[in-house]
Formats: sequence, C-alpha cells, structure tokens
Amino acid sequence: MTLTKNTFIGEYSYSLDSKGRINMPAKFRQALSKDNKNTFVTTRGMDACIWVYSLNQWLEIEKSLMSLSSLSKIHRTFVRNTARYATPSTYDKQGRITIPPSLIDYASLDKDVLIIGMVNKMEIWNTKNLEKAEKEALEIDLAAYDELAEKITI
Amino acid sequence: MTLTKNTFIGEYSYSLDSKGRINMPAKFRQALSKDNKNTFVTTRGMDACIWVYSLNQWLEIEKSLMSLSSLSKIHRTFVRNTARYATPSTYDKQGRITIPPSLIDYASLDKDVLIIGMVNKMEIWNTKNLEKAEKEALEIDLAAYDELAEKITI
DNA sequence: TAAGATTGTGGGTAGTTGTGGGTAATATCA
DNA sequence: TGATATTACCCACAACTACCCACAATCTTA
Repeated sequence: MTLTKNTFIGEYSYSLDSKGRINMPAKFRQALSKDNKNTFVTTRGMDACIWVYSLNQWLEIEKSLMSLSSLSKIHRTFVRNTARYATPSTYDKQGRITIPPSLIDYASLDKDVLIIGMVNKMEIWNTKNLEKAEKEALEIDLAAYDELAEKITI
Repeated sequence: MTLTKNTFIGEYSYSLDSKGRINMPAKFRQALSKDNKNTFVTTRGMDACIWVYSLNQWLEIEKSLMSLSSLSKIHRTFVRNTARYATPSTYDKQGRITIPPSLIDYASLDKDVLIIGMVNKMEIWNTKNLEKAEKEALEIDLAAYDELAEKITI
C-alpha cells in the first residue's frame, strides 16, 4: 500500500552487489508518479550516507538553487556542493539503480545496506555505520527536542 | 456503535498467527472513514509496544515531518527515527494486517496479544508484557499527576 | 429458540520481489 | 585503430507476500 505520491517511509535492508547495484524498495518505486521516468537522483547526504530523491523532488531542489544569487559566496558554495555530486539513475527491469563509485566511497558502503524512508527522500546507509550514528543520536541534548515539541504532536 | 470517526477506545485480545498477522478489532475498522483506504500505519511505540495509526492520522504526522529542514542535524535525526519504523498495512478480507518482523521483535510479540484503543491511535502489546508494565506504572509518583491536572479534566 | 449474519483463525497458491550472473553495446585509452 | 574496461540490458530462480477460501465461534434478530 502506497501512501502519498513521491513520499517514502520505512526501513529496508538490501545488499550492494559486485556491480555496484542496489535494489530500490518496491514500495518506493510504486510511490513514483509516471513523470519521474523510473529515475532517481543520488547525491551526498549531510551524514555519512547517500541521499536519493525522486526526479521530481530533485527538480524542485534545482529550482530552489536557482533562486540563490551567485553574488554571495556562501550561496555559491552551497549550490556547488549540492549540485556537484548529484547523479540521475534509472532503475533496471529488476528495480535496481547503479550507485556511482564515488558515492559508494563517500558513504563507506559495504555489502549490507539499509535504505530508510525520509518522507521527501530516502537515505542509503552502511548498516553498521547507521548503528553507530544512532548511538550518537541518543546522546543529543534532549532539551533540543523541546523545540520540536512546539512543531509536532505525535 | 462507533463514537467519533477515526478514534479508538477499548481493549481487545487477539492472537498473532504464524504468518505475522493480527486481526484489527471490527469496531476500529468501522471507525475508519472511507478515505483511509482500509489502511493502518504501524510503527514503534515509546513503550515496548506497537503504535497503530489510521492512515489519515499518520498523514498528519508526515505533514509535520515535511516542515522540518534537513539542514538541521536534530531535525534529520528526528525524521529518521520517526519515519524509519513506519509501515503502511492494508487489512485483508478478514480484517487482518501483517506486522513486519522487526516490529514483532521490538514489541516481543508472542501468540497472545492485546490491542488497546488510545483515542487517536491504538497500541499492540504482548499480553504478559503489558501486565508487567502496568505494575510499574502503579509505582509512578502520583505527584506527577498534578501536572496533568492542569491540562485535563476528567 | 432457531436461522442468519458477523467475527476471528488457519492454511493453500499464484504472483511479486530480491539477488546473482551472462552477454552485447558503449566508452576509454594507448 | 584495436585491446580493454565499463555500462546497460537480459534471463533465471529462491523466498516471500498478497489474496483467496474454509470453517468454527459468537452475536443479532425475528
């Protein structure tokens, strides 16, 4: 069952094969609307993982980037680092995309890989690295959650 | 007789079968409005149980998550931990949903299972675990209820 | 109370999904 | 240009899931 178009939730464990391919969760593929042309866009995440957008979602980001002015140094840097590592990738008949070697390296991907739905994108993690990151996350100052409590009710 | 749309109250005892399915109380199914598409969303609860939302209720949460920015580390962590364990599940002709193995493990579900209405969601417990948790709850400092008294009239 | 409808539980099966590997087309480089 | 590496596309198969039917227990209603 798919919720909203182009949104992703849930956790899925897959394996990166010898050819650098990773399966995309069937549910995520089904969540894509047709104008995404079976294509995802991979790029560096802000944590040690790969971010994967639907084509449409990425086009939205491109639009935002265009609104930044190259007169500002910080804007130039931000646009450069965001656009630089982005790679569109169409999945094959079995539903796999090929991950560029530089991204495999960046996220230290090994055989065991975890894909996590982040609503408007997904993340690809080395399973072991994520466990480490999660432990650190627990050490985050809980007071920081107060800010969130004002925005979100669960 | 159903009270309000999309709200759940009461306690029901069911069994988890060998295929990981649990029946949803008929009353809860009837409480769903049509645009829920016979779908619930399961995820980790804050206690050792599974939380089950109606599709609509979950979509509200998704909306909140989308308002958070991935530039903030704490926001990323929160979105990840919230979206990660969520799984939409449409009930079959008999009214059962399939619980993902990871959640069965998280809540230590056994054959005997208790479903509890929590108004805007429900909880699925291992019957024995709930008894234990209940005993501990009795030991809560009753002074803590003072805080609640300011928010709630019963 | 009896007949019918609804509810909860078990299990079979066809279709889907994830993974490995082969081969032909394309790109790279000396 | 020709040898080599890389990529895109194809097939095969095991494991899993969604969907279907059956039936006993319970509830409803006349």
